[in-house]
Amino acid sequence: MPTMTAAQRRARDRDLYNAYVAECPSRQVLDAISDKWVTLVLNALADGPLRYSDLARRIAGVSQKMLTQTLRRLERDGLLTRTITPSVPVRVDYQLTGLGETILPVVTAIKQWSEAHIDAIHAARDDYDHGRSGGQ
Amino acid sequence: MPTMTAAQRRARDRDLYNAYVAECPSRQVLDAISDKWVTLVLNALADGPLRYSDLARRIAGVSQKMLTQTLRRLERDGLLTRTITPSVPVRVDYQLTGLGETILPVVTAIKQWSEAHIDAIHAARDDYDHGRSGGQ
DNA sequence: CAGGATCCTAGTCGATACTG
DNA sequence: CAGTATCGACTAGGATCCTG
Repeated sequence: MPTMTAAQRRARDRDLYNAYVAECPSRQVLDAISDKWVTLVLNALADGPLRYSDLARRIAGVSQKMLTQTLRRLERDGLLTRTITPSVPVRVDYQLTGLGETILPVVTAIKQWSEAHIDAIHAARDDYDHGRSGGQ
Repeated sequence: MPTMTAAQRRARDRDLYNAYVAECPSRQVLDAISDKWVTLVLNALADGPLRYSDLARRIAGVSQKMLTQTLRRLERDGLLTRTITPSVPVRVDYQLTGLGETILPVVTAIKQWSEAHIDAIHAARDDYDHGRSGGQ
């Protein structure tokens, strides 16, 4: 017996919807690569394998928490490998897998679209911001 | 004399870096389309223009706050247009612009890569999760 | 050198209530 | 119908300290 009306209905709809969305491969991948640091790490490793500290230096502003977290996620997704060399000071190398390399074109596609249309976006924003009428 | 050493140095480095990153077109676009609702709105409007309430119904689980926020952002970026018809109950139509339509292939590219490799990712995750040796 | 554990802040998102 | 405004829950992310 439903005390619920619109509110709970929407809540349930949302749950169902989220479940559906969570299944969607595009969403999952989008979640994966949309991360701020993921693309940066991917690009950094595009040139070849790097050590942890090299990555940290290369990406500069990243906290080690985020770097480690990002690397772990990418490793988990099979996009890169983590190789530990138990030398005196431990050495860890990260490198893209074959799968990891196949995603580079996608990132490139995004980059190309971006570079092609970013000015249009900026223009649109500019136009939108100090908007219409007679403002200056 | 500066009390700061490594800490503040890194903070400044990060600021500089963030400023640089903020300039990057790819980053900006990635930020724009990586949003949970953006792709959904984009896809919903791919079929043609829709009214606000239609969008709300179509996307189902979205709160009107998020929907409005997403629509405003996309309008600001020039990806869609907002047309107000001052009828008795106000009517507002949203529709993709030419620019908005050009980004659909990019989303499609992501979707295709996703569908092609999502099983590999799942396998990698599965492999990574109950991980190593012979454990299960 | 590489990273785990903690604490804490700032931005995100949803629910609710109200407006034109 | 199509929003705006506000509040509170949640969480991502950064700083710091500590370990193997």
